[in-house]
This record gives sequence, structure tokens and C-alpha cells, in this order.
Amino acid sequence: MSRELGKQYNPRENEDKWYSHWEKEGLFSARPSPHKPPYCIVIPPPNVTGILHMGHALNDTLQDILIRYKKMRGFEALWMPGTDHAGIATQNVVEKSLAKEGLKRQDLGREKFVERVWEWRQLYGSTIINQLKKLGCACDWGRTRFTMDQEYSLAVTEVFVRLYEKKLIYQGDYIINWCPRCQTALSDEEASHQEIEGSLYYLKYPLQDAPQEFLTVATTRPETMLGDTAVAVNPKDKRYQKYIGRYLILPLINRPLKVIADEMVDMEFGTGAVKVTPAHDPNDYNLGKKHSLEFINVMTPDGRMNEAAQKFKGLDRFKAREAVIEEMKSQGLLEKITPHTLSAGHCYRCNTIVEPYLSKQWFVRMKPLSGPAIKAVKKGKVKFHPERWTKVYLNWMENIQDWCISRQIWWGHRMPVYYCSACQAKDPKKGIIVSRTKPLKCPRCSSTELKQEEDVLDTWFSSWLWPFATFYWPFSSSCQPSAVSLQPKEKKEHEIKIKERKADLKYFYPTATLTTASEIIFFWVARMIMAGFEFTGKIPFKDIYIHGTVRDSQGKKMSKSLGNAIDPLKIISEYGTDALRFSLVFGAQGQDLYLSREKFEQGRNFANKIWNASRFVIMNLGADFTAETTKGAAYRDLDTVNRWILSRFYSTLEKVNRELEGFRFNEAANSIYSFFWHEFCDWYLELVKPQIAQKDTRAVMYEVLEKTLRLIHPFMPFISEEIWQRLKPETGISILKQEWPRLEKKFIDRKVEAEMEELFNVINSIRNMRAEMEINPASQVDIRLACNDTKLIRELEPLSSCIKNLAKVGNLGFGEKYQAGKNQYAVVSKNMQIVMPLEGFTDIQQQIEKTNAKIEKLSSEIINKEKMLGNADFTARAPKEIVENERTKLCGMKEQLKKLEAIKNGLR
RNA sequence: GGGCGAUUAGCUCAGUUGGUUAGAGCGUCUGAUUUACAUUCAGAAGGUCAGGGGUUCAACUCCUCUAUCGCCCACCA
Repeated sequence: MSRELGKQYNPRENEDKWYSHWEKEGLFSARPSPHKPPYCIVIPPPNVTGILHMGHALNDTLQDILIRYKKMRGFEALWMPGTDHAGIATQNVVEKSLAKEGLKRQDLGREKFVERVWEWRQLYGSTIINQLKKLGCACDWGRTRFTMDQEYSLAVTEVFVRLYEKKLIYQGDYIINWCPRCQTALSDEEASHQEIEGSLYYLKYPLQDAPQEFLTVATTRPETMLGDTAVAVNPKDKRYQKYIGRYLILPLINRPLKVIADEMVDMEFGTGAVKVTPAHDPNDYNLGKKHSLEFINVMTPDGRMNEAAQKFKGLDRFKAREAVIEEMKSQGLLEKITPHTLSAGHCYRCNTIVEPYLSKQWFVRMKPLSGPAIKAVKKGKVKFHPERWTKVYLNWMENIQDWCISRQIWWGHRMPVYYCSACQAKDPKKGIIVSRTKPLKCPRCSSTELKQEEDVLDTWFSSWLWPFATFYWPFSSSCQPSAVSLQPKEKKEHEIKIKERKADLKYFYPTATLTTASEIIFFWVARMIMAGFEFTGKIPFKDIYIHGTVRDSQGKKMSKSLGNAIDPLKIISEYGTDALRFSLVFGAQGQDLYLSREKFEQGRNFANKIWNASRFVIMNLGADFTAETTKGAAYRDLDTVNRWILSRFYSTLEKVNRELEGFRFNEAANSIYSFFWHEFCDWYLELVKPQIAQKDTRAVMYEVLEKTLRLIHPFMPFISEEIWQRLKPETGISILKQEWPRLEKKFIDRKVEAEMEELFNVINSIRNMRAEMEINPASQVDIRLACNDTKLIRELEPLSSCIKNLAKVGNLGFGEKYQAGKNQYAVVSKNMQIVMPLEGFTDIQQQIEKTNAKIEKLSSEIINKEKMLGNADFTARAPKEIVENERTKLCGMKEQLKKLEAIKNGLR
């Protein structure tokens, strides 16, 4: 490959090329290896209908960083990819496309509709996968799983049956969250509560035995009054004592309602009297059970009023609300309406307000599952990063509610439940068969009239098995379809396959790290931990990294519906994948991420900087350099500058290691960024320019660049590969196959770093002087450095040429002491005075003022420091080093002050 | 009603267990272009670390209260 580099980095030319190279070389695949420790991440499976958004981009970049980092560190790192069938979401998408043809899913029927969804998946299911490839994800694609795969589905069935057999799954009539648009039940987590501005309606219900008297109730959902079967008051409420046990007449319906007493009624709220609608409110449901009330459902599944609503039948629930109010008003039974904000559940898929609705559903008893999952987190076997999410998790787990898992949709895992109509005819509670395979006949009555349950399972009921079901757990059933008819040879092969799969799970599971967004903790993370314990007896992962929510520059959550989303693919095509990735990671850790297009420029600029620095290095090595060219001499022969950059590299490496191990991605990115740009480029390369032909310098320059590219690689895989391929003097498949640089502490030399600090101070001060004095940038100045610390002078003298080159100095002199003199200008760098002849430069008054300001500031700092050191408590109680440190500091400051004063006098 | 987070330069944010004279990027201003990069380089201006109180020799950092903003959870009709 040619080593010539263009002037600008062009991501488009590189990305696809290197991605297919990695895939071709099999760099992403991982197999159990006796010689390597395992490291595994299972991807949070994106919806099969999904398109890559910034949330994915961030989440998957972080995982890719971990995977590439661990691969380089010598782990057998597996990133398990796949997609989620996303029941409701996918069904909605396909229904929308049907709607374009003027069809509803009912027009097709269940079987045809499900076929359509599979076709849809065939066509679009790989979109998101391809987009992850654009992002550079190092997933082991050969393992790609889908939650509706036949083998995955076997795991779902297995789990359902096991839980049912343990009596942890039950069916029953309860109030659940019903989405009238999707026409299915939702779990509590799927109904997201949002505040809405509503009203509180005060309705007057007349007494049966005294129709002129009324009891007023307050409600936010007046349409549900049609299903009222009681009115409740608090037994302690003096106002209502006399009504308890008497009857009211429900207006519009004329149903007698008993006034019941119950502690749970809040006397403060509304009128203190509550209408009770057991079929449409969870509290009222409980009251209904407790007081044996009638349950009257007044709505149809699509959110309209049913025949129980009598003349309101057919009206949409919100239209019915208006109609009911209108009617009550005309009958003089509406007392008042007051504004009221309430929080209402919204369907997390279509944002429709959910209706608390009484229906027969399937539930998982969660309490028995939560115990081990709570303990594991409390004991630190599973850790959240940042740690604060632990509390959120524990709080939810400790108050866990049963999980409604049945969905009245068609796309999903049909429940392995079969009904025997013969048995059910006798007793509806009987005749339920739960089985791994479809039973041929009823075990009780031998009837063959069996019907499978229509409902499908909640999508999360399959996702919660993801960390082990992706490894083909529970194995046993894998051979099922034709197991009986297998030939001996096939059978043997099959056994080997099973054995391999078991070894695979054993090696990679428990997985190492799970990376996800905080919204998913309840839906997925918590449930995976429970499933892990219940079905494998182990934790599913050790670390959970929760990243921030991606927001726009206004702080709004980025979403398609709000129209504020920045499309990551667009950023990729404009700025390149590496720029996108770097900018995302560069953002805050664990905090929410505010994004704007400008943020990505920073990533692009960094990529370009890497490109050009490398271009410079390659140019100077000569495009035909070899391993011989890049081989350096012994460390002891290196000069300060070269020793310094090695020291800084290894200091940076140490920091980056620590930061990555602690999931502080942004800090790691930051460390690499400032090392590369400000130390390697701004200082080192500038310093060595004059000596670039030296063999040792070339070797060090090469080595540091090559190793830095390895640090960059997990963050910016494409550009690091592209340059590395041109840089390598010997063959190698990929930078990803290189070892993560080993930390060589012997190269970290604080003394060299301190010397160089001093050099930088001097150069900065001279540059500063020149700018202040408006000296022609092209012209050289003569400088004398004055310092009574001869050791310092001895250290700096060999670096004279550096000062001359980087600060444009002609003659550079060293002197022990500064003597105030006319026509001299001087400043104080940390430990020395820098003296410049003043001839020809004007505006001395300004310099005097500046110097005065400095003196003033320094003086007050000295006073503070003296006070501090004068404090007996301080010297007595603070650690010795600190006190000593402060003393030296004070000395230095006093020196500085003296020098400044000398300068001031010199200026006069 | 509970819980969590945020509040540091004009903007976006760093600041690891308390211990230099509080940092970066963007933006602004000044200057630089045959010499790797203007997607650049050099320099400057800009902060009573939201406010009150406390602990400590020492607080941006720990505790407490208050304010503002945001998120999550909860059955208040």
C-alpha cells in the first residue's frame, strides 16, 4: 500500500474498505479458547424494524470500544449481535404499510398477517444490522440472533413452561393498562405516566330515599360513571356518616348505588366521596373485591362505550365524556368543573392514553424471582456504573409488581397454552394445558379438540433471556424437529454440536458488561438478572454501564417524533464514522448528552489532525522506510525531548487504562486527545523538526505515533487502521490484532517532565512578550535568561535550540542574576526572569501597568499563603508533605515577586 | 408525595478518594499562510465554582437547608 497521504483525511475512501477487511479476516469472531480469558457483551438487540438513531450510535460505540480494547488486551472478546422482534412496534409498522394498501390486519387474518411481518423482516430486517456495520461495530456477525428464531423461541417456551409448573405464571381477571389503539394489554412499565392538564368534574348523585338530596363525587373520568357500582366515603368522615349504608341513584343509568365506607378514601380530596367503578380503576377494583361489588365494563377494546353504557353506546370514550357532562349539566347534576393536573399512563408505543381495563390476562409472579437479583446487586456481584443507578434498581425490585405478559396482538411468541373445549365447557377454570409441544389430546378427557391461546407474549418475555438464549440455551430441544428420524451419523454430529454450544455458553457466560440506557433498567436489565438466576443459577453479567440520554442542544430528548433528531448516518456521510464516534464519547459520562451538529466538527477536526500528523511523520521517515529505519538506539542515548515524549506517552497510557477500566470513556477520550494534539503535535513534533533526520528521533517519533494509534483504535477504528496500514514497516493484518501497549513504567520520568515544563514556561513567556510588545512575528529577538538556580540553567542550556526555534530567538544568553537596566523588558516565568532589550518598542506605560497588576495579584496570594503557614493549626495538623510543599511554594512566589519588582524598576 | 441528577467562563462541559494561583472545547478579540494540518498555529480577554449555614488547619470537592431546572417512581378518585 502506498504511504503517500493526501492533505485532508477522507473518511469515505476508507471505511467500507477496512470494514470488509476486518470481516474477511475474521477479526470479529470469537471462539472459546483455553489460552485466553473470555470477555463478552451481548448487544441490546435493536428492534428489527429500527433505524439507527443517536441513542444506538452512542450505546453501540461504547460497546465497540470495550470489545476492541479487550481484544487488544488479549481477551477472547465476543460481541453477540442480534435483533428483537419488538411485538407491538413491528406490528404497528407493518399495519401502517398495510394501511397504504387500504387493508387492516383483520382483512388478512392472523396467519397471512404474520406471514406479511416475516416478509417485512426479510426485506428490512437487516437495515439496522448494516447500519451497525457502518458504525464500525466489531460484532461476531456469524452469531446474529433474532428473538423469533426457531431455536430462540424454544427457550421462550421452555421458560414459560418452567414458570408455569412452578406456579409462577397464572391467569386471571385484573385491571391492566389497555391501549385502545394497539388493542392490547400493556405491562406497568409500558404505560409511561405523563402529566396532563385535565379537569375534576363534580357530579351530584341523588339519594334514593330522598331524591332532593345529593351526594357529590369528584372524578377526572366522568364517562366511567356509567360503570359505577357504589360510592365510597371514609368511615371517619363526619359529613357522610349519615349516608353510609344508604343508596344513591346513579344518574343517566338509574342504578342504585350503595354508599360504602372504606379507610382508603382520602377525606381531603375532592368532596371526600368517591364514585366506585370496579371495572375501570385499579383502586376501585380492590374496593369492588373487598365489598363484593358488581364489575361493569362499559367499554369496548377500541375505547368506545359498549351496550352497558346504554344510550352512549358506540361513542368514543372522550366523546362520551363530553356527552355525559352535557347530559348531567342539563339535568342540573353537574356541580362544577375545576382544572386539575393528573398523571395518566400513555402507551409507550403509540402514546395513546391507556385505559385501566378489566380483562383476563397472564401474569408472572415476580416476588419469588426478585430475591436473588436483589442480593446479587447488594453484594456487588453485579455492579452499576455510575453507581447511583443501583438505588433506582433496588427501589423498583423491592416494590416489584406482578408482570402482565399476555398481549392481544399477532406478532410474537404465541403462548404454549392450549385449551380443551370439552373440559372448559364443564368448568372454565379447567382444561388449560401448558406444554412444550403441541399436545395431541387432552390429558384429562382425551379430547382432540384443543385450541392454542390466541395471545402472544410480551416482547420483553423473550428479551429477558437474551444473555443465555443467544447461546442456544436450553440445548436439549435444539434437535427437536427431526430428532427421532436422525441417522446415527447425523445424530453423532448433532451431539457434537450440542456439546460445542454448551462449551460456548460455559466459556462466555456470565457475560462481562452490559451497556444500555437508563430507560431500559426496568424493562430489561432487572428482568435479565432475575432470569439469569432463575434459569442458569448465575448472574447474566458483572458490570452494567448506564449511559446518558441523548438530547438536543435545547435539552429535549432526541426523537423522531419531536423532529429534533440528528441522523447519525448523515453525520457519518458528512464527517465520517470516526468523527461521529469520537464526538459522542467525548461528551459527558453518565450525564445526559447535549448534541448539536457543531459537536461533530470537533471529532472531524481531531481525525484530520491525526491524519496530518501522521502524514508529517511518514513524509519525514521517507515513504520507503523500513523496520531498520524505525529501530532506535538505547534509551540512555536519547535526549530530553525524546525521553519526554516517551514519558508522556506512558503517563497517558496509564491514565487511559485506569479510565477505561472504570468505564470513564469520556475521560479516556480526553486524555488521548490532549496527549496527541497538544503534547505530541504542538510540542513534540515542533521541537524535533530541526533534528528530524536523527535516527533516534525518527525511531521515537515512529514508535510513539504507532502506539498512540493503538490507543486511538477502539475510539476511531477506521482512521487508525488506515494510517497504521501505511505506517507498519512489517506485515500485519490489522491494528486490531496488535497488542494494547504494555505499560512500561520505567519510561515515566517525572524529572524529565519537570525540565520540559520549565522549557515550556520559558517559551510561552517569550511568545507572550512578543505578542504584548507587538514584535514583528518574523523577526528574531535577543533574550537573556536570568536565574540564580544554576542547576536549572544547566538543565536548560542543552535545550537552547528549542527555545530559539519555538520562540524565534536570535541570541540566547544565560545569566545568574537579573540586573535592572534601562531599555530592558523582562517577565518572570516560573523560576526565571526573561530579559529582552526594549529598544525600538513602545508603550512602556502599558507594561508598567501590567507588571503592577501582576505584583498586586501575587502579593495578595503571598499574604494568603503566609497566613496559612502562620496558622499553628495548619502546620500541626496538615500532613508534612503538604506543609513542606506550601513552604516551597511561598518561597517561589516571593522570588517571583522580587523579580517582578526588579523588572518594574527596570521599566522606569 | 418520594427518589435521583444538575447548577463551575458568553455557550457545552471536565475537575478520581478534601491539599498548587479552578481547566478544556466552542464562541469572541489580536496576530500568523511557500515550510504536516486554516478542519491549522501563537497569544489575549472572560469565573465571588447557584445562594445561606455547618464540619475541617484547609471546601468547587464533605454535611445541611433554600432556590431554579431536568429525570424517574407512586393507585390520590
